[in-house]
Amino acid sequence: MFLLNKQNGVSDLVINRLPRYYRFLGELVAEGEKRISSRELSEKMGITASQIRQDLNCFGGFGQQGYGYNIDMLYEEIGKILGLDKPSKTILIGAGNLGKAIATHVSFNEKGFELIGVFDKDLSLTEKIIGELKINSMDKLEDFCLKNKPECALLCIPKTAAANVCEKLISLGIKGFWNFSHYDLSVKYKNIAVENVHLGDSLMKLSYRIKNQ
Amino acid sequence: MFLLNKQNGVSDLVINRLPRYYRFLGELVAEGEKRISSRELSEKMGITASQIRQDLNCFGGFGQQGYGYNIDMLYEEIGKILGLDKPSKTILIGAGNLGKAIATHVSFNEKGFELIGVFDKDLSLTEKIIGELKINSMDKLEDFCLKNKPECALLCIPKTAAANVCEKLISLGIKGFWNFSHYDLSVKYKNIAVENVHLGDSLMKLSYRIKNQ
DNA sequence: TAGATTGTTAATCGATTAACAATC
DNA sequence: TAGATTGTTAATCGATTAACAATC
Repeated sequence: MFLLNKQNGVSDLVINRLPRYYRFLGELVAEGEKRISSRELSEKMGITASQIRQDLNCFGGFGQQGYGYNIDMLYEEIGKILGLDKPSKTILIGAGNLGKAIATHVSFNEKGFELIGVFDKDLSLTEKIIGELKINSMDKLEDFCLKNKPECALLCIPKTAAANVCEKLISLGIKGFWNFSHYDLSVKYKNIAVENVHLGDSLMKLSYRIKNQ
Repeated sequence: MFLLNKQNGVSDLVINRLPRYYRFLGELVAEGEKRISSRELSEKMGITASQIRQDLNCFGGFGQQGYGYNIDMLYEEIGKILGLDKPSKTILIGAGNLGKAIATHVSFNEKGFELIGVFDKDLSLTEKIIGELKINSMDKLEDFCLKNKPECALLCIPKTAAANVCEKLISLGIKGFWNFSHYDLSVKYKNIAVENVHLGDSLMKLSYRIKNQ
């Protein structure tokens, strides 16, 4: 049989909830809890038990009737579904304020990624260190990609530079973008994995909510 | 009449799209464009014209039959809906790597906020400058809030510290949180405006998408 | 006036919730 | 076995898309 699970065509809304399940289960693992029912988990997370069972059953039957879910097992399974066990080689483009903070603040290795290179067009940054990586000038980008075959790029560059850089990166085989720039990648490139972190948009949403209770 | 618009009970999904409309319209304003139809805008944004018209009509009839929308006017109106013209006084809690980068990288003033104070429990940071603000120790927090009445807090602290800090901030009158911590505020506090920026969750979603095309 | 495009209603589609038979 | 809780089907709810009359 070709399909080993029901994963094909799982809704984005379900995928968006998986990391949150993973986080809550991780806490339970850390607390040494062994077992939880969908009802108990639903109360902790503030969602319905039905939704939890529906979501999980997109990927398989991880529970046991009359018992609930084994926490260690479920945590591990969701990690595998998210692909956290198969790190994607990643490069950071843009080592300014934000790029530097993201690169040093986020645990790439626990999240399914491995940061292997840093690039910035500002030559005054070249050779400086971020984490354990030397910043490279942009003219090293092509050779580096041909040699190391990164699959993912973390974009911390201004909108004005983004369009060209993305085109180049895609031609060099990048398949996914963690996009902090204000460039709307996915309008032009439909088959590329893009996760936008539009901090400005996020703030404006908050502004609306604060002003409308 | 009590309600001046149809705004009450607008779906979150609509609100989430408003900042993106605002961004695209802002570009058109900058390019000097004066007029656009829902169809033209839909092509630029990669969504349907129907959705644009439905979304906008949650707040009023901003268009004109046979003509389309006046770009300057629509841009301004969406800005007002988002409350960008009424800045919310905001404090930053946590002036580490990330807090510092966010505070200096994001244009609060254009997004409906005004950063008026910075706090960190690490006393070695006290009196250092972020942007134009001096970092304060946490024991100044209460007096500062009583005096300046901030409405919003930007949380860049570890999960372990977040629960206590949030409780305190809410008791001091904070109504909205831009939450970069991994603490799930909204489970406990239902009537507070929270915008989560869970960078780890975002990365895990990207991991899933890269590994599943 | 004729053409264009909105605002809005109706139809479709998808997601969430509820219910319950299966089963541990 | 009896009790609990899943996996899954059915019912409900809400969001998106399509269609079109209103109107600039």
